[in-house]
Amino acid sequence: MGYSIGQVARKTGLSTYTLRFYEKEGLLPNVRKNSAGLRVFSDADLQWLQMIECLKETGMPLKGIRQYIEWFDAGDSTLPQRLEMFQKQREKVLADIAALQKHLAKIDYKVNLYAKAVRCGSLQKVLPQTKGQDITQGF
Amino acid sequence: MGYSIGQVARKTGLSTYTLRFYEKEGLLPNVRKNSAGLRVFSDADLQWLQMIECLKETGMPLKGIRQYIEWFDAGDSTLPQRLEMFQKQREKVLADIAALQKHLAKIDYKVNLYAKAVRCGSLQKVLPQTKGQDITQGF
DNA sequence: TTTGAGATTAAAGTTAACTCTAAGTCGAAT
DNA sequence: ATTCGACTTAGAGTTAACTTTAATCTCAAA
Repeated sequence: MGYSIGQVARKTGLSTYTLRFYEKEGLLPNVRKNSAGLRVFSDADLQWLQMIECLKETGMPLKGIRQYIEWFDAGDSTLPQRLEMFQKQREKVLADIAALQKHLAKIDYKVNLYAKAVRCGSLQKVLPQTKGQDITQGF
Repeated sequence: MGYSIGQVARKTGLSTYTLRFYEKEGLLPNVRKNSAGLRVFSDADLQWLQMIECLKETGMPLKGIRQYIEWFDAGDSTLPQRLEMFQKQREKVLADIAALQKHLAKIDYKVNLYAKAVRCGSLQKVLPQTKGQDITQGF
């Protein structure tokens, strides 16, 4: 129950640079140091890192994550703010998933188009044709 | 069939700065200019912008998008590269959606936890307790 | 015909999130 | 005793993707 910065880097996939940077930015406020001044990460620090990863990968900027940590440190008086933050993040993730699914449909279409085009050696030949003006995306 | 940069900005939500920047970066190679040197965007340019948006919002860097456009300009000899690009992007989007869904579960948990905590005015009181050591994330 | 919104360019500035460098410290192993 | 790898700090450098500035030009409307 006590990890060096290098061990945490290996565990999390973050670089030691990044871990120090996060601490400097207020994302890991309570990392202990031993008598020699070396950081000693606790299991609680690792759990914070997991939460940080979750928020970061769902698009929250480091500033927002830092705000959450400040609210946490401020105690129960900031429970409503934290609830609202997670509710908003939830809405954002739902919207992002929906957007990705829309984009996926477009990409799927292109995969099929190009698969056909590769088979017959020409993109033009596999583009759907319209009678009047050509509304087709030629790419 | 011919739009000013301001009209395109309003249509797409991109700024005129961004549109000029994209052109400079090779993302819009064939934008016409009128006799006075003003850009005149075509419907084809707008369609390219839609494709750019799709690739950008699924996490492709501008360099990658530019590569696609260069392959397009090079003609049918690059069909396999373009197919591979879309296949990889498809895999990436699928992975990103899966990751977001995992993160969403964690965020949903927090929303519920904080909803309870707000109701009873304390986070500690609503944290699930374990018998031996406490493995609970206290935040 | 003048005025004002909107266009042009090249180049500099901004922001987020790292990423690295330099100069030094510490503890274990040769 | 010294060498090695991992650590420390402050601060500088990097990258992507814009964003703004400055000085000038175009064009439609009053």
